[in-house]
Amino acid sequence: MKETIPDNPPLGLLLRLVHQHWTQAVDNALDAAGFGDIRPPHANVFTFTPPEGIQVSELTKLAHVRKQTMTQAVEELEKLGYVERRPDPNDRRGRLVFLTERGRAVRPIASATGRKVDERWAELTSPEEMEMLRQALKLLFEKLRDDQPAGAVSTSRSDS
Amino acid sequence: MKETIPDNPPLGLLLRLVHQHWTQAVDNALDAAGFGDIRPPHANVFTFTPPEGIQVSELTKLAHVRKQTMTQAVEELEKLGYVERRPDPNDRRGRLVFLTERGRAVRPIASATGRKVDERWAELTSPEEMEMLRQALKLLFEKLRDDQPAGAVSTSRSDS
DNA sequence: GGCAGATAGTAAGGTACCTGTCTATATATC
DNA sequence: GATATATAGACAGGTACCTTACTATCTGCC
Repeated sequence: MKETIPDNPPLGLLLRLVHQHWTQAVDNALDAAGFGDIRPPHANVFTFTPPEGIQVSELTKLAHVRKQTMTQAVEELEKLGYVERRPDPNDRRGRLVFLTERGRAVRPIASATGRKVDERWAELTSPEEMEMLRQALKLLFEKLRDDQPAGAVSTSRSDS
Repeated sequence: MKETIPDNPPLGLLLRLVHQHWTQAVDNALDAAGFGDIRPPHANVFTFTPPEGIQVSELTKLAHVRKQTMTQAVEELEKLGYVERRPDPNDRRGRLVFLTERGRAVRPIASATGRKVDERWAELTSPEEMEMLRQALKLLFEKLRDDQPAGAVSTSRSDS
């Protein structure tokens, strides 16, 4: 028996379930591409690290996660040999993240996983449907961002 | 400067950000109602526990979380005095969760927080927009549920 | 030149999910 | 009635986010 959801489910529930599917799909895509050691949070690093290097702080802004989260992803990728960090010549507080040769080889695959999932989902529904969904979410996010007292994002999850 | 998102952001990013807003809003609503000790995952328990009691396993199906997650929520609410557990007279493996008197008093507020957030979001955009979003997510979820080899939900998160 | 406030990164700690494994009980089948 | 399988719950452990607090350095202003 399939798991059912109520006729008028709370949005939080739907957002959580669909998001879980997304991350699972990204993870599967990475595994299928032969990169079992790259986990979803790492993908952002590949996606956003330019040839000239980038600070972790910049990466956090692009990926919309906190410093701690991004720092950990970078550290793990450093251990795995995909990136390296060097002092930022222009800012002695900072360090720049670079892709290693190995990292550059992986980059196209890692940064494409998201697009792959997008495409798969568009097949399941329709490109128009997905575009509508994306636009609706984007609009809502922008309204929320302008509405709330900004900042203050908790860690809690629920749906009721 | 407002946090910006790319023109064509990965869906995973949008899903995560909007979901974060949702849970934050639920948390705020509970605090505002004077129930700072009730955290978002608890709301499901209030929403789904009927007068005749219910097993944790049933709650997990309704809320779509794993046993461990729901068990923890129930244990916390038990410590706080909102619910109690008694042996299930019809199944010696199980225990039934009941709302205490205190729990029954809170129930309407706790289970309404989700609806409150829905309404607020409908004000920010429009009721039609929110309904469209809900339907799009629901449709997508159903397609995904029927598509995938079912089960296998990982814990990873990412957006690229 | 000196100082206030912003920013890069680190450290320590918490939450809401997830997984797999195990025991006891229930249920369905032969 | 015995046996295989499914289910309820407990236990141990992991992940991806989050928070606040701290140091070092940079930047803008007097």
